[in-house]
Amino acid sequence: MGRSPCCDEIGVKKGPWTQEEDEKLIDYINKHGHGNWGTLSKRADLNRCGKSCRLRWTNYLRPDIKRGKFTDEEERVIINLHSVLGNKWSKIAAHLPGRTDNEIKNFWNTNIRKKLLKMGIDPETHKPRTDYNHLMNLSNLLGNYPYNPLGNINPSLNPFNLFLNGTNTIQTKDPLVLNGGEEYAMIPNLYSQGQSEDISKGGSSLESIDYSKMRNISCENQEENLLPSLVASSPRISTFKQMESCNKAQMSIDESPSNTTFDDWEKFLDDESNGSYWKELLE
DNA sequence: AACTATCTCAACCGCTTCTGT
DNA sequence: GACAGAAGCGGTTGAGATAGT
Repeated sequence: MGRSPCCDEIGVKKGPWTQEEDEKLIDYINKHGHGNWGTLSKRADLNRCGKSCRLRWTNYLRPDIKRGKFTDEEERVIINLHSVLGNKWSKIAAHLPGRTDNEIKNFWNTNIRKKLLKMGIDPETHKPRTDYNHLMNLSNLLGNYPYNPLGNINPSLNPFNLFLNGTNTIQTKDPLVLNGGEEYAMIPNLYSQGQSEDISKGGSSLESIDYSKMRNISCENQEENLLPSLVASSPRISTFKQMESCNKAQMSIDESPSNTTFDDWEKFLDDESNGSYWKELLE
């Protein structure tokens, strides 16, 4: 099957919608419903292809669309759902009332994806990136001398050490959330609008994140609701403040190299039964 | 103030899937 | 089952906004 022929029609208007066109479309749908999008454009006196009308309605004009910034909660849900569903934006959107697949996709590509990359997490697999080029880049971003990534830098700040030396601590400028006693998502809540700083800007003291303090998903919780311990149960702002009040002290490095959250997380993602459980639940 | 770089997001493109005949 | 058209979806683009120099 190819494209819908309507989009190839000569003389059909493209580009941004005018207020007048919006009003025509809203008015028509309110009176008659959308029905067939191809015929709608003609009946509503819109010189647009049906696809364009459908997109304009579903992504912008629909009355139930929620506009404005994504909340922290929505951000967490998107990350968690993406870890299970991948780039199935429409399926992710189905779990976020009022948000469109296009909006979520844009938010992911312009915001979340960058944050994950900055954290050394592959946004496609949600696993730590370990490829050499990435670590070189990360190392350079931290202000390291490009030709000696393991040398001219405080060893505790070197991303190579994170993955190669078996430490549980990730060094970053992002003020992440880590505090015993609170429940954390399977994916660490590394992100907070307006709170993170660009890692490349450098600084006198880097925050240290101890992934071993984070909590993994538990089987009991899975049965309780749709998105059980995937989502943090308490606001992260307070945690951030707590961290600040602790004078940004470095958390201790767990000496056990075999018990990182990344390990557990990877294990979780690799686990066939877990994957199929979530896919079945969400799809 | 002027210019450039970067970011955001609405809209488009083209492919796949669904549905009716 | 085969086919055609419509709908849905995900990737990409580009104009406008904003930030930085």
